[in-house]
Formats: sequence, structure tokens, C-alpha cells
Amino acid sequence: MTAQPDVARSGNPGSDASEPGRGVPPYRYTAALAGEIEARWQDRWEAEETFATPNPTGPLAPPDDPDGSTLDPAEKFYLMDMFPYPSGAGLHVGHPLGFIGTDVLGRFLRMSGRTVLHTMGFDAFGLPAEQYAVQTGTHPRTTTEANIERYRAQIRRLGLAHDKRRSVATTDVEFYRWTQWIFLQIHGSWFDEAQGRARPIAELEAEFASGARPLPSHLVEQGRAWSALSRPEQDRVLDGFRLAYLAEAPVNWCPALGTVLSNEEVTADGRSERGNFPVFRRRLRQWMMRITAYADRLADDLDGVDWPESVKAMQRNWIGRSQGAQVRFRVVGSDRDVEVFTTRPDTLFGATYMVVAPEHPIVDAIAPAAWPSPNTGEELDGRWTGGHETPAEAIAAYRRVVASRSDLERQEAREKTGVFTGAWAVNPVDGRPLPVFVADYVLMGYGTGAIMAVPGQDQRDWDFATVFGLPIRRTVQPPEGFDGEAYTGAGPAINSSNDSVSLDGLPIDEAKATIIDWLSARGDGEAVVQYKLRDWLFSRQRYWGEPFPVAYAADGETDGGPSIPRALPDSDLPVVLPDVDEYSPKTFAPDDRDSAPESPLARATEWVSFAEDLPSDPERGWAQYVRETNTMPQWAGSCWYHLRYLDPFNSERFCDPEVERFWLGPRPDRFGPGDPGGVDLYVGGVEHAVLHLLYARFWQKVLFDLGYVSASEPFRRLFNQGYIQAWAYTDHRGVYVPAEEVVEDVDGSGFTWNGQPVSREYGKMGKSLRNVVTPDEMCATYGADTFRLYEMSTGPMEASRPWSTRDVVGSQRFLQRVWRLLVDEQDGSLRVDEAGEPSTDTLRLLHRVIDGVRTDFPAMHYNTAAAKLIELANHLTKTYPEGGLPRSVAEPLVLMLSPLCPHLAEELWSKLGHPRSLAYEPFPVPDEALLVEETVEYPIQVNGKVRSRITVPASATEDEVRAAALADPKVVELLGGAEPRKVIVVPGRLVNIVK
RNA sequence: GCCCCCGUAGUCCAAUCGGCAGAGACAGCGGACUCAAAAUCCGUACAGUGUGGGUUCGAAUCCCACCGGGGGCACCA
Repeated sequence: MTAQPDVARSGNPGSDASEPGRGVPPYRYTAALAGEIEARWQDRWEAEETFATPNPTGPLAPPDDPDGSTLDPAEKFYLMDMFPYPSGAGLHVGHPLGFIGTDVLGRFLRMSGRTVLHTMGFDAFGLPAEQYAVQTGTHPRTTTEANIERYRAQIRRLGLAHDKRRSVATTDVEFYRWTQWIFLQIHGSWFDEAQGRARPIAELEAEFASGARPLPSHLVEQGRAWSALSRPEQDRVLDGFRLAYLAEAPVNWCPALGTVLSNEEVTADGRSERGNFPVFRRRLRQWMMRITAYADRLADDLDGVDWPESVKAMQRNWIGRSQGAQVRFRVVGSDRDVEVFTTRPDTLFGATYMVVAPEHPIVDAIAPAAWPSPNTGEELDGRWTGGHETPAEAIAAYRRVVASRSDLERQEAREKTGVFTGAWAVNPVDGRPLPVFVADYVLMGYGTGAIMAVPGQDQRDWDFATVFGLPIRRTVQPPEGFDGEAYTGAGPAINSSNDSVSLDGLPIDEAKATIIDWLSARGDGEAVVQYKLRDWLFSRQRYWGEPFPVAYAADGETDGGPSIPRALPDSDLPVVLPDVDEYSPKTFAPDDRDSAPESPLARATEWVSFAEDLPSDPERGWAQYVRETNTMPQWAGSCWYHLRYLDPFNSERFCDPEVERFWLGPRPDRFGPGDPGGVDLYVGGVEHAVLHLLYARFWQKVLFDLGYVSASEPFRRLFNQGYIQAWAYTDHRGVYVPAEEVVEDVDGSGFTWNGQPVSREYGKMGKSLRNVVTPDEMCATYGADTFRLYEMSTGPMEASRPWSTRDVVGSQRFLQRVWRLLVDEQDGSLRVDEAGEPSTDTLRLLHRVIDGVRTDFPAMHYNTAAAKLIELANHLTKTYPEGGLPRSVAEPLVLMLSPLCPHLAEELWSKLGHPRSLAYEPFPVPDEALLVEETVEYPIQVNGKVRSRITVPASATEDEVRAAALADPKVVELLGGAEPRKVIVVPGRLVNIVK
């Protein structure tokens, strides 16, 4: 399609963006020449579909091999970047670091014979486009698509070897159609605890109907049978089991954003991650995903994936599984029990009081009308009652104080507060009465919202006990000389026995097991596992998101109960986002905690109402419905895009099972018996350690349980790339000044801008810091290959590093040297020697470099690979100053350079006379014979210090090396005739003589 | 407060199993080319590995403590 223009015509130095001026040779590798070469090769790769990756079946199967018989599953490699959100600001030089890194690896693997699947999509639903729409009235789709085009152009300019046919955006109707379909599968499933996996809800219904599974206990208690329930009642029972369900639950309501947020989107100080607005806990009816059902598998299966330990740790921490016991404490004069969760049941004998969370409903049930005086009839401690006349007053006053404090204030003020409820509970191990307090250091949201307090072994309880004058009783023997307060370490139990059980002397683990057995036998408690993980709040009051494929009967339910969400049939998909006049949800003053969410879709009245005979509501027949007007959160599309890349044109399924098996299926032969399958390498920033990666794993497991996919994990290997950060500069007022205009003082002592001193700080690249550098600028000034090489040379992929524009020239100089080695700068002719034989030195270096980069590339150590290539080029420049580089050296040099600098390499490869792209050319293989040196130089250490050197044949035995070392004149002199105490010979390394 | 990661020339970074601290780049310095400059090329100096102990024939590498930087969690019972 695109004819190859002669370099001579377009390589006009006068048009060079970097304006090299007169005297530059006409065929020097300048930015202008690089730009011309790069555009030409990008066009050619696109026209020839060089990087189109075949599928084993379907529309992407090779035309001459429709059943994929030529594809070897053992050689496939699925390489993936975390896809970007296409923001209006475009890419800066930090963004493509990972994209280039994966591209280099993909190109290397392709030349190593692997079938590489690599593409790039867009996570395109999200708040910024919607906020822009609210401000300007521009449809978010218009903004989003323009941004995607901009990103595509920027990415294309970098020469990434993507299969562009597979690129998808989560906002494509054909994409979100399947996001909705997957939602319906999740909604249509329940988690079978006994089998530990999701099953279709119809199977649950059948088990209830047949009696194979007992009904929930409240129905059993009412003596009701399945068949006796009305249809809406049955539906409500089933809804209580679904993996996607509506629930009235305490959620994070953010008035300023006008939406609810997931726990993961709220910061530790109780504000929105986006915008930093106050967030309030409110009970609202919202969609939830039952991710907690998968807590154990999400935690356990981390053992089987190749991920950074830090990310695994963050996920484990977020899931927060802890083993412990639930223990019931009878309340004196009440029929209620206070139930607590503890991870230290072994310390039960040390419990001296109890605490329940202020919001805990049991508080009102157990608080007596008047303050008791259980023992002596004397006045209660004023610290306990807060000076109030009755428990009810004290509790109400305390609750007001707690409610008035923000999460941040709670966090800062760590001194313990609380108030006595007036109730006493009984310690089941010894019958001691324990006063029950309310205090805000106990959280309603964790465990049972109540604790037994053991000040002897818990510092928080110690602090509280000290404030309120409560007894402290140690039940674990601290070590000799322990002078701390609460002792949380290991040790034998003490003070822990009654008539029927004794823990004394037992280590903690045995004491726990013993007391749990004892409690269980008496019905006072049992072993229990707790999780920090909460169900995933899945609805948002936003416009720019996937609509839920769900509707509600317009007339309500026949029994008058709360309305039941009805799944739309597959044939109704996609539920297309309607056009609206107003994109904003109703927002409120940031601190208006009593406001309630209102979705923008609710105003699309024509879209909201429809009539249909829904299969999910068979009793009703043809009827009026109203659509769900919430939309899905931004995380939905990213939960499964790795599956759609595989089969983007499939209109029958989200992904063909055979295609999924080929690219993602488990490979126990290569990765061991427990291999879960998944993407071979997933590269992205560590900021998604919890949210995206946890959600995607959850969806994958549901799809796996339902038999739609063969991989039980989405990403077999995860790699976190580092960040590119940048210096920013502020003037004396603290205002940021343009970083590119700042100059360093000659003596390196400081920095100035327009002559005034400025101070330097280090941080993210961004508009607000006025330190943005874009890949577009770098490509214009140096060319994409130089830019790529620079980014890859500055450090290993996992390292964060500062951007430094002035260093980029080093990469350009290297590429100019390579170009000059092969091409005459005056007339553009090839200057390689067709028949020349390199010297042994050159040959040895060449093969050492081949060997080295073959290790560096797959390890993503591109900085050291580049260094080796530079070393080789520097050697060749010295060896062949007048040209005449042998072809046998030029070709491997070009091939080795090609993953890093593909355009330049393709151009040189073509000049070397090869008509086809080098993308599938075999990567050079070292000649082992040239890797072994003929002689080895050994440093000779005497007492660990290098004193001499000897050169011996590489074949010398240890004894020969030892003899040669001891015969060395300097060694003889140093030893002065004495026998060395010891001689250590490290083969190939050194000799150390100990006097 | 707890957990994880990282500290090597002025700067960014290298250094298989514990075995000669230096591959590469920038900046610096000297030189070539130039009327001059830019660009380009050639040549060079620079640290003993954050600090203090320990193990070892030998430590950047292993262990302990501390200091500094980054990240995560944070009253999670």
C-alpha cells in the first residue's frame, strides 16, 4: 500500500525539527530522518498487518488454517498492559513506560518464536468525561471518543507492535453489552458454601422446591414450606442468595459527588479518593456484589500466582482473614447475650469488662433504667457514668459526641472514651460479672461489634482500663524483665483455670484450642473466621457508566412488599445508555449528610419506562416496567477486558471457549500442577493492587465456577512497573514555574527561573506542577526510537526514576553511531563489508553481547541490554572507523537492537537487502564456543587484598591455578618463605591466600 | 504505631552462588573539527557501596541495630 520513498528525498536535513544548522551531513540520523523512517514503518506495519495475531478458531483464525492446527499452544504468550483511562490531557512521558516495556518484550519473544498477543484498549467510562459534559453539555461519548483518538495517535507514534484489530473500549456498545451479560450471570448465581463455588440460582430454587435444601431459618421457624410461599416471597428468598443483590446497607454516601462509593474508594480519613470530599455512612438500597463469599479463595489462590509479594500482601491484608472464636456472654437480668469475636480466646480468663460499639442495637436492649450498684451499694465511679442520671442519658450523650466527631478527629484523638451501659455480663469461664461499656474504639463494622476486653494482653484495652479504673489481670506470663503494659507476645498461660478446664502452662495455640473445645461443648462459643473484606458496593448514581440490565414492575409487587429486581433477557441486551439533557446526578453541599442520591438516568423518562413480558417475572405476563437507573462503577469493564481482547468480534458470546482455553488455559506442564492459567504477563502500576485486581479476580472466579472460562485466575503473572516522576520548581511565593525554563546554576548549587532563585521538589508529572513533558515533544525532537531507548535505558522496569530531558541526547548519539556504522552519512550508501571477517576479539564481544541480551530482554532488564549494545557499538566504531563493518556483525547488531528501536532496525535491515520485516526474524543465538575464554586472568588476594594477577589457560585445573599463584614473584615475596595457612581457589574468579 | 521495599561516583544506574566495586548514560574536564558556535567525534578524572556492629579467608551482597527515602495498613478485637 505505502510505497517506500527513497531516504534521499525525504531525509532533508533542512526540515529537521531540532534545527541542526549547516554542516550536518545529509544522511545523518537526525530527528527529521528518524521521523520519516518511523512514519514509513508504522504505515507499513499497519498495511501489512504485521502484528495481527491469529486465533485458533473464529474470525481471527488464519485464513489458510481455519482450525488453527499450525498454532502451538505451548508457544503462545499473552502480554497485557493495564489499559489507560483516556483523559483529556493526553499522555505524558510517564505513561508509556510500561507500554514500551511490554512492547520490547513482545518483540523479543516474537523473534524467539513465540506467538505473542498484545493489544491496547481503553477504560473509557468514568467521571472526568461526565464532569466535562456537566460543564459544557458535550456528550461524554463525544469527549471520550476524541480522547481515545488522541491516545491512539500518540501510541501509534511510539511504534508499538499491537494487534489493533483487538483494541476495545469499555464504552463500546458491543463491549458493554457483554459487561451487562456477565452481570446477569453473576445475578443469576448463588454461592454454594458446601461446594465452595458459584452455581446457577435455578439449581438453588430446585433444591428448595424439592426439599433437598432447608429453607432459611426464619421461614423454618414460621413453619412455612417453599410451595406455600407466594411467588414474590420465593423471589425474595432467592434474591437473598444471589451474588449480585440489592440491599439496604450502610454505604458511603458522598453528597458533593452525588454518588455512593465503594469501601475501596474511600480514604482512611473518611473522604472520597476522587475529589477528597466528606463521605458519610448512610443506609441506602444499593446493588452489592457478594465478593465476601470468595474471601477464602481470593486469599488462598494468591499462593498459585506469580505476583509481587507486596501486592499479595496488600490483598491478603485487605481481605483480612483472621481465625478466632465467637463467645457468648449472658447479660445479668436480661435474656440477651452479648456476642463477641476474639482472636485471643485463650485470654478469656483475663477479660475484666466488655465493650460494644455505640451504634450497636443491643445497647438499648440491655441498658437498665437506673444505674445498678451490684456489689456494695456504693456510688458508681463518676468516670463510668459521665455524671449522667441514667444509663439512657449517658448513652445518648455519648452517642451524640461520637456522631459529632469526624473520622479524622476520631483518628487524631486516640485517648479512650466511653460510658458504662449499666449492664453486667457474665464471663462464661468463671462466672465473674463484667461491666459492659460503649466506646467508639470498638467498630460496629467488624466482627460482632462487641469485644471482651483483656487489658493484660491488649494495649487498647489497657488504655481504656486505665482511664476508667478497671481491673487488669495477666493471663499470659510475660518474659523476665518485661516492663511494658499489655503483653501481646508468646508465653505460657497463667491465672486461667476453673473447676473443669485449665489452660495454665499451655502455649497460646494450645490454650486457644483447649478453650474453644470447652466453650463449644458448653454451647458458649465456637471457632469462627472473620474477614475485613466487605461486599462490593456496585451501583453509582452516574450517567457515564454501564446501565444495569434490570427492571422493576411499575405497579410494585403483588404482595405489596419491596420491589423485586427483574433480570432482562439476553435478547434485550445491550441496554443502551440513553441520551439525556442533564448529565449530572443531583449533588449537594459536601457536608449535607441527610441528602439522598438521585441518578441522572432517572430523568430519561422515555427510556426508563417500557412494557415487556419478562421471563424473569413469569407470573405477571405482559406488564409495565421501570429500568434500574443506577449505573455500574468504572471497575466493571476492567474486570473482564482481558477476555474480550481474545475474541473481540464475537457476537454470540463474550469469548469463544476454545479461544479462551488457548490463550488463558492452565498449563500445568509448564507452570506446575496448581497452575490457575491466566494472562502470561500483566504489567501496570502498583496503585491497582487492591481494587481492580481484586474485582477482576472475583469476576474471573464466578465465570470459572459457571464453566465459561478455564482459567481460575485472570493474571498468572503480574509485574509492577516503576513510575517516571519529575522535578518541579516553585518561586519564593511557592507558585510553580515552568520546569523546562528553569536552569541549574553553573556551580550546581541551586536553580533559577528568569534569574530568580527557585526551589526544587520531586513528584508526579502533571499540569498543576507545570512539569509535563509529552511523548509527542520527544518524538518530534529526537524520534520515537530515541525516546523508547531513553525510557528503557534509565533503569530496570520495576524502578521509579526521574525524567531528565537533557539526558535523552545520549540515546540519540548511540543510534547515530549505529546508523553511521552501517550507512554513509554523506551519500546514504551502505558501508558494510559483505565478505569481511571480524577479528576474534570482535566475534567474542558480539557473542557475549548476544548471550547477555538474551538474558536481559526476557527479564525486562532493558537498561543492561541497552548498555551491552552500546558497548558493542562503541567497540565497532573504534574497530571500523572508516566503515567496512562485516555483514556478519551488522546483521545480528540490527536484530538485537530491533526490540528497543524497531523503526531504525527495520530501516537498516531493509538497507541490508531484506525485503521482509524483521519482526519474525529469529533472534541471534550465541556460539557457545566463543563464550569461553582461552585464558583467564586471576586476581591474587593475600589476606583478602588484591596483590597480584596471573593469567592461566582457561582449562587450568584448580591445582594448576594454585601452583601458578604460589609461584607468582609478588606472592613469593609477600609470603617470605612461610607456608600459607590456607589457599582458596574460586574457579574462574580469584585466588585468595591466607598467611 | 505496625508491615513491605529501597539506600553504590555530582546525577540516573551496573555488578551470576558472598569472589577484582563499574557495563552504559548525563553532567564535568581536556582535545579534534570550526573564523566562532552548535552539532559530532576522541580522550579523561570521579565513589569503596547510608551509619555502626557481627559472620567469613573474603561482604555492595548474609545477620543485628540505627539513620534516611518510598509505599501500604491503621483502634480490625
